[in-house]
Amino acid sequence: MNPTIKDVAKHANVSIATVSRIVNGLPGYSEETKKKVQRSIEALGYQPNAIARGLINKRTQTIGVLFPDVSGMLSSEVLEGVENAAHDGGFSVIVCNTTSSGKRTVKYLRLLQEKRVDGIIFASEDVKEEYYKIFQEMKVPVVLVSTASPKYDLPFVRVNDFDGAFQATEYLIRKGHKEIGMIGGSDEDPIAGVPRMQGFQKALESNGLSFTENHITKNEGYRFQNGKESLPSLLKKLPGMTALFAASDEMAIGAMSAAHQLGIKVPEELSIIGYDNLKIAEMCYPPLTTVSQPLKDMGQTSGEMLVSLIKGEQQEAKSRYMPFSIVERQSVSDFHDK
Amino acid sequence: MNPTIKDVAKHANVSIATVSRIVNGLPGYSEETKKKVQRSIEALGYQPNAIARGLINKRTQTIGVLFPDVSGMLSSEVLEGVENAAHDGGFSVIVCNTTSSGKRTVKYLRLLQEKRVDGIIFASEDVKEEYYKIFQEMKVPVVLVSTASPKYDLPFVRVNDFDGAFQATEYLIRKGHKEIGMIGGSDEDPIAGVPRMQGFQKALESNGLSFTENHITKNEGYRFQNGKESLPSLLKKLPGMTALFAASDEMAIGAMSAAHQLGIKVPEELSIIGYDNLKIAEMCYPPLTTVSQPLKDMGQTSGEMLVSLIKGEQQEAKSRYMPFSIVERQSVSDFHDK
DNA sequence: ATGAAAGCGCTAACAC
DNA sequence: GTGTTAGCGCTTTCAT
Repeated sequence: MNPTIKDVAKHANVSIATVSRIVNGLPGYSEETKKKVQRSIEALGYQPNAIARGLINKRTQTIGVLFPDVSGMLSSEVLEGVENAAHDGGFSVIVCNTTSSGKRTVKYLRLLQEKRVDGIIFASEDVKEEYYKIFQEMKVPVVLVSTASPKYDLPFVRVNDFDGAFQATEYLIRKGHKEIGMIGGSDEDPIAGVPRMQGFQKALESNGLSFTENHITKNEGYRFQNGKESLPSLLKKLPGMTALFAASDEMAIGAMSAAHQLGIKVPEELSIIGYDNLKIAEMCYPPLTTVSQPLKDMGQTSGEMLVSLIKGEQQEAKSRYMPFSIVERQSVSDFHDK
Repeated sequence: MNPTIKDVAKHANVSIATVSRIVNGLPGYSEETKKKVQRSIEALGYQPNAIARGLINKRTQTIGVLFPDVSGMLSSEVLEGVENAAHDGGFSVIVCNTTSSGKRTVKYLRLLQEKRVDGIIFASEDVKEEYYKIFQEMKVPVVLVSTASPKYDLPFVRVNDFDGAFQATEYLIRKGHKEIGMIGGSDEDPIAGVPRMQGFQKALESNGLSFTENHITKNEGYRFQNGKESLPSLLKKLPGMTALFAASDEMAIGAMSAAHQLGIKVPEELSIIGYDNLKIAEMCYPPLTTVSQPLKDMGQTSGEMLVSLIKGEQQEAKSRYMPFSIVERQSVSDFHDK
């Protein structure tokens, strides 16, 4: 067994109360006893038991983070930021991989409830009523990252997707492109799906370009395969297309891959702009021009927000729209030159 | 406050012991009281407190996982497997991002000790004496994944790197290449550095090919940039090179990127084989031929091993070498054709 | 400055 | 079949 506070007390010939005070830096003892106790702690290799502490303090110093896909490149970067902020604030983080399954999400939420985590970060998914009920039951702060909830009043940290998509599209327009297509998400997805498609449409219309159903190929997911499969169909619907906006970097790179196979040169014959700025964006060929979301920062910010909410430094956190920017690499060409 | 077992007992007019029995599925009560208690649990929305449980059982049902770089693509995939196995076994996982810093690692280890985790998974790094001492103090099972320890007797789950490198190199040789270079790691790295370089050297020598210092460019890291910067220097040392083996996929893709910039066609003029089989391997262009490590599986296996060690289903876990394979994509050409 | 003692919410003997 | 009780390791009054 590990030594307990009792053992230390005995070894130092003081009461456990005194040891507790010293360990926790509370006032109420002489310098001398402090020295003595510290020597005992050292000698026995005493480590306070966080479980016992948690039981009494009602604070576990741990938070839970839920991702639809922990191994996704987007999640990993966000996680890094969250973990960093949590650690700096004195918290540990329990990761939960929901695989976008409602059942699993609920299971995890219950688990986190039993484990008495002090707060929750919920990433990249829509907050269902079921989840929200549990949040309320748990009575712990929750912050959303890379998502938001129209229905429930929950603080979020994200990028304005409508604006991001709008600007990505305008960037293409400024480069002289007139026939622009989009590889988009789903109409069912209120987070990354709808707003990005709306931003795209609005940018076209605002610039006097026509927009039709044929300008977008929709997808259930945002993965490489989705992008790869979307290019041919988009090309069929929009034969004159000289540039495209993909709702995610993975999709953009999928489209790039399809283009290579079809013998279409990027960016000479087809310009592509992505969304996310994942690490792969600069690794692919040609390096991908894309809308950069500050993923790690978003994780960090949401982590800090949660920590400060837990510590009670603020009652209501104000949501944060994080700045995005367009990172110019080499997948978009200037159509004016042609 | 959340309702406690006491509240349930009162509400159901039974003792807390009875509630405890029912909640834990132990024998000793009539069907009738069970129904009654379950209704009370339902009515109050009672959730057992895992902290109180942990204090008494000396089991927290959580494990700690340490990664040098959580957001790395390798780590993320391993993490997914670990999390999955842990969850299936009834455990939660606390992630720790050590950033390869000894100080941070020790800090995390101490934290995990205070939190009384039931076991530890240590990934992709060398086990320093300092760490090992803490492992022993903690008296919890530890399993290594994607690494191993020559000095200490710790079970591991990994791929035989020497063999992987050997076969990757022989693959190139079978394709008719005779001037083969390598972008390697560091001599200081006993895990991924040395064995992969030795495997490379051995393959060359076993096949009657000469090996010199000039055949390898060494690196401190295994990242995209390292690979990108290594290609020019390797090319200078080995001008006739027609193929190269990179000690990681990131490096391979970095080399590919450099090749594109230098106007060297892959695989027509230069064949490249990587190591890892990350998700990006099939996303880049041309898709990367590489040595596939079953990353998610390795995580899963190490997680299962740890769980079974914790549950005491086995005393000493036997380490596992996981099978690897060469995934043929399009970055290697047959030199016989030329 | 220091100690005794009452819990935190639960499990596990041990009684009845 | 059910209840009583003694802790698990700690923090925190309240005395002294």
